Amino acid sequence: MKEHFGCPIQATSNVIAGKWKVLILWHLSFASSRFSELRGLLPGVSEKVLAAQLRELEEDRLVIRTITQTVPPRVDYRLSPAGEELIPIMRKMCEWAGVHLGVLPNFTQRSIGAVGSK
Amino acid sequence: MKEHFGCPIQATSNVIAGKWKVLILWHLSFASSRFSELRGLLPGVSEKVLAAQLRELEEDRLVIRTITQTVPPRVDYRLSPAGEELIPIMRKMCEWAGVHLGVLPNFTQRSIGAVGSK
DNA sequence: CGGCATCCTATGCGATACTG
DNA sequence: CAGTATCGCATAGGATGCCG
Repeated sequence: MKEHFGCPIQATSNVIAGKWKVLILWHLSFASSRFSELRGLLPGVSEKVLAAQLRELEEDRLVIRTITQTVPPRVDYRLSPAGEELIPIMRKMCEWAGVHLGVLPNFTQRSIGAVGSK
Repeated sequence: MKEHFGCPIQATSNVIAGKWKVLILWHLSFASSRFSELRGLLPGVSEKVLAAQLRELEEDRLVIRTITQTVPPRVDYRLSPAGEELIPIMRKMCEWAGVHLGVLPNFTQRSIGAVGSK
C-alpha cells in the first residue's frame, strides 16, 4: 500500500500510479479476466510486475481476486465497487489528455489486443 | 516530460504523478504564488525537488512561469487553462478518496497537514 | 496456470552546498 | 530570491528461473 500523505488527491493518485494499473482497471471495467488474459492484454509486462500490481490493487480494494482451486488453478480478477467508481474519473482524465496532451482517447481500443466486450 | 505510453489515462496520471505536483496544482488553484511561497506551503520539500517539479509542470503546460527581472528576482507561478481544467478532476479524486480510502476531503485546508497513512 | 525468489538497473527523491 | 550542482539512498520495475 502506498503512502497517502494525508492528502486525498495524492491518495487517489497513488493507488493508480503503478505503471500498469490504469490499464488493468480499464480492461477489468469491460470484463473480469484471468491472470493470463491480463498478461496477454498488457504486452511487455513481466509476470512478477503484473502480480505485484494486482496485489497492490487488491490491497487498495480496487480489484477482487477470486481463486478457484482446480488443476490447473484458476484466478479471476474483477473490479470492486470502489474500482468501478474510479472509471468515470479515468474517463475524465482520458478526455483531458485528448484535449491538452494531444493523446487521443480511444475507448474502442481495448488496448493493443482487443477482446470482445460484454 | 513523462512517457505517455500512448494511453491517455496514463498520460494524465503521469503528469500529476510527482510527489508534490497535486499539492502544487491545488495551491495554485487558489492563488498564483512565488517560489518561496510554494516552498512555505509545502513543508518538507527541498528546493531542488520543488524546482524540478515546477519545471516538469511547466513542460507539461499545466503551470505558467512568469519571471520579473528585478533585484531580487521575482518568479510567479500560476495555473494554465489546461491546469485549471484539471482541478475538477482532482476534486473528484478527492471525493473518491474520502469515500473509499477514508481520507477526508479538505477543501478549506489550504495547507494540508501531513498525516501519514500506512 | 499463476505465481514467488533473486538479481539488476533506472530514477525519483532528499540533504547539503553553492550562485547570479 | 530563486534557483543549480553534487552526492547518496530507496524503490519501482525488468529479466530470468523455479515451483505447487
